[in-house]
Amino acid sequence: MSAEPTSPAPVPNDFIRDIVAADVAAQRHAKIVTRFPPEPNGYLHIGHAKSICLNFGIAREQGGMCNLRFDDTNPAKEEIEYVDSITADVRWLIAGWADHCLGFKPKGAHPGKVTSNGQPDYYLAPVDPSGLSAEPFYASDYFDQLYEYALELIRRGQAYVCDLNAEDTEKYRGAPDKPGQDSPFRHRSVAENLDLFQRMKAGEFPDGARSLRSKIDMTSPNMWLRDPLLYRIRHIPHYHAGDKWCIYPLYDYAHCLSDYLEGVSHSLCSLEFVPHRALYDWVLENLGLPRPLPHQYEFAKLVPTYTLLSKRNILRLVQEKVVAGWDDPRLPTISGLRRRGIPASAIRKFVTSVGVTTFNSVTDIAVFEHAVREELNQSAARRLAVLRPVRLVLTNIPAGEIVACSATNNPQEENPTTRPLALTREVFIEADDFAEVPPPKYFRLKPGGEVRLKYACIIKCDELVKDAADTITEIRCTAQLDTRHGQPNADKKVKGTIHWVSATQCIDAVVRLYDRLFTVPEPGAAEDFLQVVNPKSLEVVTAKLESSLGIAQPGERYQFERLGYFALDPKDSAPGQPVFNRTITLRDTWAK
RNA sequence: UGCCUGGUGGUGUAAUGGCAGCACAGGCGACUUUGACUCGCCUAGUCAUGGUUCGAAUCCAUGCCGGGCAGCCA
Repeated sequence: MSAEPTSPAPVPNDFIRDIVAADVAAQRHAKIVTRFPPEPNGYLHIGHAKSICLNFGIAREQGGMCNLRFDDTNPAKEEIEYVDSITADVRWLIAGWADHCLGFKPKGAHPGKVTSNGQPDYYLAPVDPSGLSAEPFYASDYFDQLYEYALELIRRGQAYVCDLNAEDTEKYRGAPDKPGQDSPFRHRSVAENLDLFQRMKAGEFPDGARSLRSKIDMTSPNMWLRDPLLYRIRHIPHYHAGDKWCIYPLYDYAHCLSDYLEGVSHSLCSLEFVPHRALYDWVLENLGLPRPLPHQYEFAKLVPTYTLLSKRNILRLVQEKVVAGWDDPRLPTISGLRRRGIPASAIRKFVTSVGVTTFNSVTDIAVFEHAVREELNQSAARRLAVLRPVRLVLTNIPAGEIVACSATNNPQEENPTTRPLALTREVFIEADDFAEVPPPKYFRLKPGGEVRLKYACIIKCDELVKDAADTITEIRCTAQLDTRHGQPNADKKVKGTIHWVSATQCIDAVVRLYDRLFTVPEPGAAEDFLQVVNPKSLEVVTAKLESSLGIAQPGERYQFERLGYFALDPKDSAPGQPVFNRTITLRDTWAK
């Protein structure tokens, strides 16, 4: 290894970063501020990770901030449980990478009244997220300001209270290829609109009886400009705002203003919001706001093969008990991936490698798997474990004798350390590593054949012991102890090297072998995705592990040599009863 | 038969009028006390047709194909 310093990770380049760079060069904003705005109505998944890495990535590259903001304007769907899981997932995903860019606000703070360019204004700046007195941003903390802005829109003649019910509103809206018609309530006076809207807020009307609408253009070819609703009446309490409100703003109205209140410069979202951009700009521009306005830019969602991403579909998998919960290691949720042992760095590497474009793409899950293996190969400590044990007796080693061996912990390290390993008369080897009738080019153990026990010595297969059912119960071999490391015949070559575990110096563990949840690349395209669930997505075995694994801790990653990467399950493991999850197999060109 | 948006190897992505490159996947080989890692080589692409230009993936036109848009969801 050369002594030159490791080159810094290449800064990704994409069309959004180009725009940000141009805005920085033109000094259009005092500071670059992005935001990650989940609705707390479900768990985060790998698709969100793309947005998180883009938003936080831009913030850290530009010395800016990325606010975590809960887009919680629909009290019917949101819960505090999701706030907690999302916050934890975001923190985990950016830990050690962009912690310093995480924008939180002072606990309980609401946008303060300030003066910008000589005009009254509202602003809420991010603070250090590490203190106890900091919390994520909530759109629901802006309900007061949003209400004030709505009154202003009414005063400006740009919004009106509409008495049409949902069904009639839809009829008046027309269709994509058919212009809509003006609501009969479109021309109410400012005074009447003000009065009605205040009474909506006061709770005088039942759910759905009236709404506040923007006054734009019912004949616009863009459906989202046909007087979209700004507020609806919902007599239900809000998990964060309490029972103060019975009118709640809609996304298009609340989002752009939330961005503005926080001083967001670049508001990044997915492609389905392209038609909404005109509305985003309309609200901001028609309010005559004094500070530089945020702008919305859209990019394509991440769609990996062999996975299902929508909250609705994941929820169904949970409810139908196809998986054990939102954090089931087979799920693409952040909490599932974490539990499976995937490092956050691998997720970041993956989403960065797929790029950011406006092309509706499908990403081969193999790209993800490659990123995971690359990270784990670098960092995971190697250990020996046998998943499907077969007893092997080394007839020339006396019972009770221990042949001391030494194993490398991680060959990828510059100065690899070692650990002691005990070779004994009886060991376990992998059932797959012995074949009584070997296929062509089989490198492993066969009758009369030789193979190396990794970190120990070469052995020769002398005889097989079978039971009445003709099943092999024991393989009897001779150990060539002079082929151990440091011994005269250490350099002797054999074609195969297999892993093993001493039968007396080992521990038992439950090992869960996970595989893809679906059998087809695009389960979402199937008539019913439950029909294409992989029946072998989980296999549970009782394995034999080298005894040093007895002190494994959650969060540590191991490579079980020749098998794959494994991590202790943080939920189901108990003292003395470890449960390991297989994060991913090693690449296996022989199996193909 | 409306509007918006997109189309580069199998997949993803770069080239911003000037040598079509990279990654993943696939194939072959070298190395190997992990059939891993690493290394080398190979396969394979600009949706189509015209036009502008010394020169087009890039600009223009037409066509073809895909995605999105009619929640008081986000």
